Amino acid sequence: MEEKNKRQPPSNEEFMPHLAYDSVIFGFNGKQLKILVLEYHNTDFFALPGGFVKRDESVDDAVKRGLRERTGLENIYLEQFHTFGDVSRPAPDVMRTILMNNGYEVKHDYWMFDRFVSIAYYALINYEEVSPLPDELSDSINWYSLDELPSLMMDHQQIVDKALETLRENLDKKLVGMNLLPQKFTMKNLQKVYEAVLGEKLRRTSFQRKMLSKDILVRHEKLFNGGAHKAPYLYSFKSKIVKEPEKV
Amino acid sequence: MEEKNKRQPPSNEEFMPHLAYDSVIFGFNGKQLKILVLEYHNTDFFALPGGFVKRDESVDDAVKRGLRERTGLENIYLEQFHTFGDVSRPAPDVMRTILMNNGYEVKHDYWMFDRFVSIAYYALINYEEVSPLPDELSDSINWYSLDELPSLMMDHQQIVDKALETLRENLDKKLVGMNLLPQKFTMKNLQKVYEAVLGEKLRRTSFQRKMLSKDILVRHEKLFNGGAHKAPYLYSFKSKIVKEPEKV
DNA sequence: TAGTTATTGTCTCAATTTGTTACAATAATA
DNA sequence: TATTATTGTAACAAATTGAGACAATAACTA
Repeated sequence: MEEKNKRQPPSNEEFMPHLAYDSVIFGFNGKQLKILVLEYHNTDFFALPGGFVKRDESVDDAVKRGLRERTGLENIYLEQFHTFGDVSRPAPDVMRTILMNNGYEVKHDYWMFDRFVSIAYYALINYEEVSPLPDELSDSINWYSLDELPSLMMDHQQIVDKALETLRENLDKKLVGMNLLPQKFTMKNLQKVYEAVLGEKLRRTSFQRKMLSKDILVRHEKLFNGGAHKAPYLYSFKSKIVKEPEKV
Repeated sequence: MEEKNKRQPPSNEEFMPHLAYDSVIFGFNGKQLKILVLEYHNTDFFALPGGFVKRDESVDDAVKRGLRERTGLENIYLEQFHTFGDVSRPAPDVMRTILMNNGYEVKHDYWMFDRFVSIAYYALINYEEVSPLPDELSDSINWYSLDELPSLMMDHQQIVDKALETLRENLDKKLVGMNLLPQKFTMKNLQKVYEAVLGEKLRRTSFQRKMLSKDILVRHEKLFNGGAHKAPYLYSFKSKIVKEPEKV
């Protein structure tokens, strides 16, 4: 490639050393659960959107900042699920390749080559409302189905696995559907979310009865979607009573 | 007090800056759930057992090391449950008091006065097998019932609350009883553990039926404990099939 | 306009799980 | 041998969940 201007990378005066976050951003396209994966410039490295924590910023806020920059969304449902602290995590060679291929001039002992502990969060966003933006270091940021993920760098596949595991455990108690669907949705839409998260088919009648008995849904007008059949009702979540743990 | 020799505190070359752990160590005395709380020398500061992570050590291993030093136990059930990363966490004045009252000579910019993110774990240990040892900085380390905790420093009460919340959620799926009881126990012992964790009374017959139907217990000989009544069976967990997530 | 089709909402009954009560078995003691 | 407290399990009721049936109904077709 041609010579680029050598740029100065971020100084570690702004950020906490050894501390990073990674985010598993879930979206739902109506059929499948997907996550956002980015690809670094001029490398074959696929990674989760992550970043560093500023010295005067809480970890939660750092993650929110990263999500805002990449999705444009302000109010994102966020859940911290695990912190990855193995000594085998650091991959200075990977980091060096990424920075060098982005035209940065980095010293041998640059802070990003140190060991990092990563605090991992998952986010739930409305797939339709967002057009993800690649950051400065990335070529692209795209939705991938969980069963068609590219090979992810470092321990990011492990992070995805743990995120999905936690999402499944939280499915009933955290009203996951609310954050993956548009405000109004049919019972079938909601069932598809459950099926995508759990990875299994559910029985229609039992699911409907269970959801209606929970007293969390409000029924609205019918949706005439052009199908040659009875029109389904639209529902929304009886929100605002709900616990919203990690909103901006 | 009399003058002490000024000692040199640990250097930050050994440890990762800004990174700490705290542990909520649960034990069960047959009636109540208790946790270990330590008191620093010459202060009124009560705190959870915590520590720092060495540069060549995983976070898990750092926690295990701290537990080994304080309890003498090697194989401790450990579960990471949350990372606390608020900017309001750091309390340099508290840290300074602790170190100064321990006779350490510390500079104004000593690393322990920086901001710390704390990775929190809970541990389950067999109350009877352990005689906790205070560490170098502490006067004492003692068992406290959850409803009789002293006022804890910094955000440690919040950490305890979250630990208990997570323990409750994990009660059924992680075989908590196994790690809080001696190897052999009666059904009543097990029920007491459940009641202590959940903070509510359970119905004897339903509990017994539920536990026996799970296929996780092995029945042994009867326990003749001198009571003027039918002797209960002893049980142990059908272990080794069980997922053991965080053993040393 | 009446019949066709696919889907929806709800009902019913069966199967399973859980709540509750009852009761016989049994160690130690009087 | 009777008494007492507790244990293990059975029995029945209540609640929840599984599975199938069926009427209602949009849009389309004849």
